[in-house]
Amino acid sequence: MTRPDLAQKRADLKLQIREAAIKEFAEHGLAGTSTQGIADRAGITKNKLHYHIESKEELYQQALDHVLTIWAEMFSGIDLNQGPEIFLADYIARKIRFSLTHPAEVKMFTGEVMRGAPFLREHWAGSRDVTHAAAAQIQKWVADGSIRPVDPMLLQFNIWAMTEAYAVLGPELRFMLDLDEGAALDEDAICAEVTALVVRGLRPDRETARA
Amino acid sequence: MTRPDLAQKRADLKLQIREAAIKEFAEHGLAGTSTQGIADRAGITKNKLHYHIESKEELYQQALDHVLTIWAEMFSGIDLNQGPEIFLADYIARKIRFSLTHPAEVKMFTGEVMRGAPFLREHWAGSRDVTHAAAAQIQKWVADGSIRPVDPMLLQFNIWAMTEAYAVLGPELRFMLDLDEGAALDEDAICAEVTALVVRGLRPDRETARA
DNA sequence: ACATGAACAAACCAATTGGTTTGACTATTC
DNA sequence: GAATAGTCAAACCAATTGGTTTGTTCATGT
Repeated sequence: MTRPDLAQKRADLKLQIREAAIKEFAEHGLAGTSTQGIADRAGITKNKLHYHIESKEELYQQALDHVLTIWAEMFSGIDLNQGPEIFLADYIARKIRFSLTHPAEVKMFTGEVMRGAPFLREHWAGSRDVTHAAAAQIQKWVADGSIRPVDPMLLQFNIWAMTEAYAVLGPELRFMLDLDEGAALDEDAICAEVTALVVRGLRPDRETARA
Repeated sequence: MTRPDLAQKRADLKLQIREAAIKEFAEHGLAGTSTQGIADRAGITKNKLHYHIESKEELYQQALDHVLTIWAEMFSGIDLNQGPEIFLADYIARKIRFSLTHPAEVKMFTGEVMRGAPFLREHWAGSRDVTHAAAAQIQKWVADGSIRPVDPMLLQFNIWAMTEAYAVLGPELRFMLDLDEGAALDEDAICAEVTALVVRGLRPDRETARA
């Protein structure tokens, strides 16, 4: 009989709690979520939950941090120094994959933003830098004629909107497509559509020859 | 001294309550919103609120109905029998205008969808028909070569995603643009960007001449 | 003048909230 | 084998929840 390894067991429980918390927070927000609900979802008692966490707010903060962390990991190793087409296709594919594999995480994030991001603002300083760096790169592409002139911030925002919507508005899309609630969406088809829309939407007016 | 007209006063109060409710529900969802919070936001006591509504759920349902109604009104008189470019520009402009002028309404809707749309599903039967009708029209445009081949459902979904995001993710965009919380976004610029992305993203590969 | 019904405030209700205390049990350490 | 630290269930806590009851005020129709 394998020894469950105490530290491992505790880590497992923590993960279990966090997963349950993310799902509850995604559905009901911070205010609407009860610790009882999280405990139920995690399959433990409320007392046990409160023994392992400090407070509901703390758990919310931690869960949010975790979401941002794994979200960021999804983009490690992406290469900005490519042509816009390859980069955008890669970026969009990763964003969509994340939305489809981690819908609760994206929903929790979106809920936070919708409420004015009271717990998120501190984390956003870094994101803003990244976003502005990306904007600069986009400007370069505009300057060298590889894409048409665009507002680089709004372009990024539009891409976020489309890719994240496959998590946030998933129920609506599934309904329109006559799929049932848990049904998987066609990742390849979605990636193809979004990528095509963006890449073609950015083509310069006249295909000026690139060296 | 003008007579406030009793019926008018009551209608005013009802509107006041509904507006407060929409904002609260948008921020905290159904579960997370307290009737006390709605009352506070409306500037009345909780007792007074409960005198004028039947229950929190009922108020939620009514508010949701109202959102769908005024949203639908926003699209009255739109003409599908035009070329794709004109129609899409018009459609996108209306959607974005609604998101910018009614952010709380869009947020409330999005929150509902995010939770799996438990209160919305009945209303969606009609929307699905509209969506499929629009899909048919898009297919026609594809067939006559005025736009490239696309998945008509995913195209619509992507447009919803982008336009509604200007309400839902408004706080994020404002932060990235260094605007403060209440600041107005540039509607014309946004319309131009989104429309350009979509219209150009749908151009056929070779500009086959249209009669 | 008087009855009627709408509008509302004060007080109250059971249930649920996030969270704590107590005390038992269990595995590890010395 | 005793002390210790970790784990957790039962009971409990004050505060808040959605909602009701009670009684009062006030405009209106007769």
